[in-house]
Amino acid sequence: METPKPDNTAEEKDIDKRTGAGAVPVPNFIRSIIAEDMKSGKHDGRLMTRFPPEPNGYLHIGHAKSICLNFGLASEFGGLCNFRFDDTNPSKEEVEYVESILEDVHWLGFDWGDRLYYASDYFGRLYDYAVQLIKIGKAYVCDLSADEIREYRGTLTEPGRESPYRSRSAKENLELFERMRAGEFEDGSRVLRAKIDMASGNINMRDPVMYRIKKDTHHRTGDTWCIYPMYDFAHGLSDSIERITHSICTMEYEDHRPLYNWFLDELKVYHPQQIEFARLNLSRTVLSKRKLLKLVNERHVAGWDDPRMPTLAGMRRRGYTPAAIRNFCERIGVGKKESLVDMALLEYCVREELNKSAPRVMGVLRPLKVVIDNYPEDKEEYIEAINNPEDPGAGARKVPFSRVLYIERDDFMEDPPKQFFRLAPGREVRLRYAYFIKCEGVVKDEKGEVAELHCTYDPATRGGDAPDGRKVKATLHWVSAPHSIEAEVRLYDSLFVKEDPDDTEEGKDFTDYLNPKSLEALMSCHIEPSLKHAKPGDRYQFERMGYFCADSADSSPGRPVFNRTVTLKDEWAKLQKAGKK
RNA sequence: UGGGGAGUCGUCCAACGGCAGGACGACAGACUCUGGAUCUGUUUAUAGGGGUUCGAAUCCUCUCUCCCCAGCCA
Repeated sequence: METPKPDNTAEEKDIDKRTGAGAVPVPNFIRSIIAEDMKSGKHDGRLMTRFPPEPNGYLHIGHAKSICLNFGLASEFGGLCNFRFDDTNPSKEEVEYVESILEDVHWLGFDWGDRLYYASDYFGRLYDYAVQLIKIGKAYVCDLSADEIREYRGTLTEPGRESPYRSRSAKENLELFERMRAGEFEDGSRVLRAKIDMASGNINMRDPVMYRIKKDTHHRTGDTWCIYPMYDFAHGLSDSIERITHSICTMEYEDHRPLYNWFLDELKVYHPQQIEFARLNLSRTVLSKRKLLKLVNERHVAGWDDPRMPTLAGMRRRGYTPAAIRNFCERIGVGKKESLVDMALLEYCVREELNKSAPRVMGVLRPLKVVIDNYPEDKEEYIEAINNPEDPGAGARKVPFSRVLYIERDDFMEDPPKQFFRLAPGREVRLRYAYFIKCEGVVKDEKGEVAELHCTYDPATRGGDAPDGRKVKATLHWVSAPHSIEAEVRLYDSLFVKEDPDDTEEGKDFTDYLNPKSLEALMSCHIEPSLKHAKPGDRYQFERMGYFCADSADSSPGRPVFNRTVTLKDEWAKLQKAGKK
């Protein structure tokens, strides 16, 4: 006999497998572009992508889409994907974020080899590029204040005005820029701007800021620099330095592409192609670092890795597997239109995988005591139970049975409606793998609540089949009361009650749509004794209840804590819900 | 009212001038020692108007709707 082996090997065995079992690559426009470029030999048959997160928050499922795209496409076409931190703003970035991001991408199953880069590694070269632009008259130091720059920029419908500092000589600009770098000026007193077109319909082209003064300590370069490049200047050149072929980013950067191209063209350097796709939106959650940070800071959740969070850290703790997430990212496809993907698809993906891999186990979440009156008081026996009917290799285990059991409260109704198949007075059901039992009596407490059930069992049905061929309509999970161990089980529901919490009504904030019932902690569940050895991160199916994962933070050997990853599909719950309407 | 982008089943994605297809969801049935899984079936879509064409989701044109952009954020 084998004890059920938890599904804790997903992390290792999944590495380098791009998609989960059954995943078929879906055609998308980026894949087509790359396929054509590879065929035409556009970059000498080379493919180089990059994943460029800013270390100012934790990665979420939306980032997973980008990670899967960049790393996935690279491996699919025999190319490489660089890992690059876009760390050009010291006031927002922290090493804590760097570390979590590295861990999350690795956990998702991708490998960047020795190609871990930082935009801050390029600060020296970026400075030289800026000097070059000054020399050819394409950049200037501007003394306008932030407010003045905004004012000079014009509006969406009116052109901007040229800065009075726009015509400084290259010599003067060079000298001023050097002094900016030397720390001679206060934060915000001067910036370096590209000299493009203040009348452009594209506001990004109205002499955008390239460098600003920030006397902040950078998480990697410390106090070496007091001027920092802006995204538009740093990003394209970092791509160029790394000889990226396809720079894949989200739609909001589409307006920035002319500027991306401008810097590269003016400097006459290697020119990657920027391609934009629509970011992921998921129903009943939010996917913006700003909003997630707010949930954390305002204690609406317990932290970045709260199992209700759509962060990779939260989903990992919740019990999601890397393959399920990758499979999800493949199934949602890639397009350019804004969309809201139904959470049901994510749940489908994780059930699909866990159904095949998670060992089955019995756990009673809301216990109801059952006494088998005709079962000897001092007797105990061990009954064989299959570990995973979907996986013959998973073997079987022995589960203790005795006179006093717990079953799920929801599996008994004193006065059941017609559609209810489970236990009721006078009715016979099967205890999974064990015996048929029949309810003979109901004991109530002083409040009139059902406190315990008295049943009889049929010894001839041991194992779960009746020799006389009689049938029962339901099979219940159970645990032996004296043998079971107590556990805490945390049931999660969606974080928000609104399909799209970003779609806020007048005067409301997305936090107004938080689901007050997103977490329900059940403190005295009874689970079968084989779970005594469950380790943090181990995943199981509690039969008939759902998939559960031993919590990595709060579980201890004496007191296991399980997180419900996702429920099983539940016909009965659906009927009940329909009946209430 | 400036610039950019997008409109295909309830949802997401295909179809790139030639039978609008898949997945999820929903609904119905089969099977079942998990009301799970599995299997089968059903359902519903080209934003609108003109045009080109033997033939248009696809090309042209006008209109409508939605999203993004006025950080010294990325």
